[in-house]
Formats: sequence, structure tokens, C-alpha cells
Amino acid sequence: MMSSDRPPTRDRILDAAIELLQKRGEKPVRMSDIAKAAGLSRQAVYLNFPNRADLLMAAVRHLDDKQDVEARLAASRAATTGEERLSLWVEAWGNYIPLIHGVARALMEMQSKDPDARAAWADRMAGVRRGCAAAVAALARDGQLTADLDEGTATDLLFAVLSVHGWETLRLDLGWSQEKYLDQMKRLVRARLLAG
Amino acid sequence: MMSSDRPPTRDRILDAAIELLQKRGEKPVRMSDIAKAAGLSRQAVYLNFPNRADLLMAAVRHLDDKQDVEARLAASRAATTGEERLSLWVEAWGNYIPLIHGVARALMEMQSKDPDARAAWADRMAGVRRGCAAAVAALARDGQLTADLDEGTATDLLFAVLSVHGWETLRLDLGWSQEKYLDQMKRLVRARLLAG
DNA sequence: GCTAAACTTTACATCATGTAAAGTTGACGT
DNA sequence: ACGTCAACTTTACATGATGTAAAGTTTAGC
Repeated sequence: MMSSDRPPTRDRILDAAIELLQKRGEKPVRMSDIAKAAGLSRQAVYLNFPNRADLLMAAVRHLDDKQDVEARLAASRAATTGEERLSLWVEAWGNYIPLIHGVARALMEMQSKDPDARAAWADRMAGVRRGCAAAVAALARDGQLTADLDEGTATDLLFAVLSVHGWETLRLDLGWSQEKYLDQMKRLVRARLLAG
Repeated sequence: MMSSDRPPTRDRILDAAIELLQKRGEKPVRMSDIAKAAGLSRQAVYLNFPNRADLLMAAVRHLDDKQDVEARLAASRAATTGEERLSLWVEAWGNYIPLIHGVARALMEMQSKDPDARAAWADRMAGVRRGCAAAVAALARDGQLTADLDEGTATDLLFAVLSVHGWETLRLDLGWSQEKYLDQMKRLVRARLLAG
């Protein structure tokens, strides 16, 4: 009686969750908020997702699909020099953060109480770290990695500098534009990682 | 009947809270946990502090007193060159993070739900940013600030790089030692902020 | 017109914070 | 001794969110 043609319920829930989490003004987004936004009862949400953490992780994956993460990463992998690759990586991930930020934040907030959410997010961050490692490896391969940094340390540093929290601080708390953020992150990372 | 001689109840609560928050294995620290650790009923805690956020902020101030924050900062202010001052500031704040980390984390976790906690923490962070600004100003005064950075941007960058979250990532998630953390933060910051 | 899937409604368990109020205890002054 | 005050305990309850449970309703498809 509510859906005339198609958008599968599950996707409607995820879309609703994502939209709410992106514009969340002050108040935390509850399961009932998501249900309402999706035009469903709260229970119907639990019919599709066992719990909040699962819903949020599904939302992240849903975003990955919609935003074609692979294509973004392919661009950075196509770089010819390590230096170029590093910049493209900073840009790719830096431009992805705003998209997942709402969901990411909700997930991070759950980490203290929900061990599953913690594990799921840690896993995801491990993926990001691999992206950092690949960029650093390309740099090292080209002999462009500063002499006083080993690859592991450089990777950790890059990963820490490109954290979602860091983005939040600069972009939201301190009011930087996305362009400024990207520009400065590239400069910061190059200043520290690049040889010469 | 419980306190033979002196330690004022209020301080016992704060000390208990601080200790619990520093070693918190997995589980969040509840008001009842703090009460138990202080040898009191949960209600007695509410007799001393109106709510959790207030207790945590009091704990931060309690730590400030015990650790003599002013003395630490004085050391960095005593620096002769801007460059030296920057390093001393990174060291002072970087060495303070582990002390407040437990309490800070609890406070940060409350931010999403409790606007008061959010304001209180924001205020505190503003203080840290002022510390960053002072270090950057000293650098600029000595003509040692890189030409392509204005003081505001440099301050924001320094502040973001020295975040509690960044420390957590490197120190706890990635297993860095405190020495490595301090050393690398100094290098990172110098690489980006210092002229030449 | 039957069935099954998708949903709604209602109700309840749990858990932590915070409020409320009445009872206990011990130190202290007079 | 007596009373009183402050610091505490005990018990009880409100709230707000997640999550579980179960019975009822609607709709599409056959």
C-alpha cells in the first residue's frame, strides 16, 4: 500500500539512514528516525537489519557501491610517479570522507559500547591503511620517500594525518573548505614524506 | 565510618574516576563503577556532582592541578627561538595527552548526546588551540614560518595534527611508543611549518 | 479465495542516567 | 546526655534508546 513500484525496502532504509546521518543537526539519529524517514515502522527496520551496527555497516557498503569507490582508487593506482600517486591518493580518500562522514561518525560513536561495531570499523580502517601503504610503497619504489622514514612509519603517519577525525576538525570545527583541506593535506604529506 | 582521616570524598571520586578511565579494559566506565571504586554508593556520587559530564570535566581540572599544567607550558614559553618553542610545545602537549587521555575519551564519547559536555570540551580544545597559536606566532615572529602558510592556517594544521584522536591512532591502534610519537610529531610539524 | 511475504501494532526486557525521598550514622557543640 | 547537622545509604522510580516477541493486517500472486 505504500510502495507503488520498486525501490526495495532495504535500500530505502539505507538511503534514509544515510541522508539523515549526513544532515544530522545536533541530535543523534535513532532507529525510529530512520524508520520514519523510510516510511516504515521501527519494527520493519529490525526485520531488515538485526541491529543498528549492522545497518550502519550496510550503509557504508551501500555508499561504496553508489559512489564507485573502486573507480576512485583506480585513478590513484594509474599514476606514473610515486609522488603523483601520493597526491591522487590523498585526493581520492579526502574526497571520499565527506560522503561517508555521517555514517562513519555514527559508527565511531558506537565503538565504545558495541564490540562488533568496533571490529567492523577497524576492519574498514585497515583497508584505508592499505591504501596508504600502497601510496607509500609507490613512493619508495621511485626513491622519493624521505630517507629518515621507513615505509611502515610513513604509512602510519599518512594514515593518521588522513583520519576522518582530522577531516572533521579542519572542515567542520575550524571551517576549512574542502579545497583548502585537500590542498593543505597534500602539502603536509609531501612536506614530510617526499625526499628533497 | 569509612574515612578514618582525610581524603575528601570529592577527590576520592575524581581519583577513582581517573584511575578507572585510564585502564578501562573494553567496557565503558559507569557512574556505579566509579562509585564502587571510590567506596561509595552511586547516589553519593550524585551528591557531589550533578551529572556525569560535570564529573568528567572536574576530573580534567583535577588532573590539571595534580600534573601542574602551568609549569609544563611555562617551559615551552621560555624558549628563545620560535623553532625551539614549537618543539617544546609539541612535547609539552604530547606528553600531557596520555595523562588526560582516559578522561578525554569518555568526554568525547559524551559529546554526541550531551550538548553541555560538547561545549565544555570545545572550550578546553580552544585552550589547546591557543597554545598552538602562540607557538606559531613565535615562529612567525622569528621569520621561521614557511612562506606559503599564514598563521591561522598553520595554527589549525598544528592543532589538527596534535589531536587526541591522532595520538590514539598512532599510540594505541598502531602501537607506536610515546618516544616515537613525540619524535615523529616534531618532525612532521617542522617539515611543514618551518621555513627553509 | 487461499497463502505467504511484508508490514504494523502493541507490549515488554534491559541498561544506564538521573531524580526523589526517607532512613542511618557519627561528630560536635552545648 | 541531647540534639542537630552533614554525609552518607537504601529503595524506588522516571526516562530514553535498543532490541525481542508475538499477534494482527494488507497485498500480490496463484
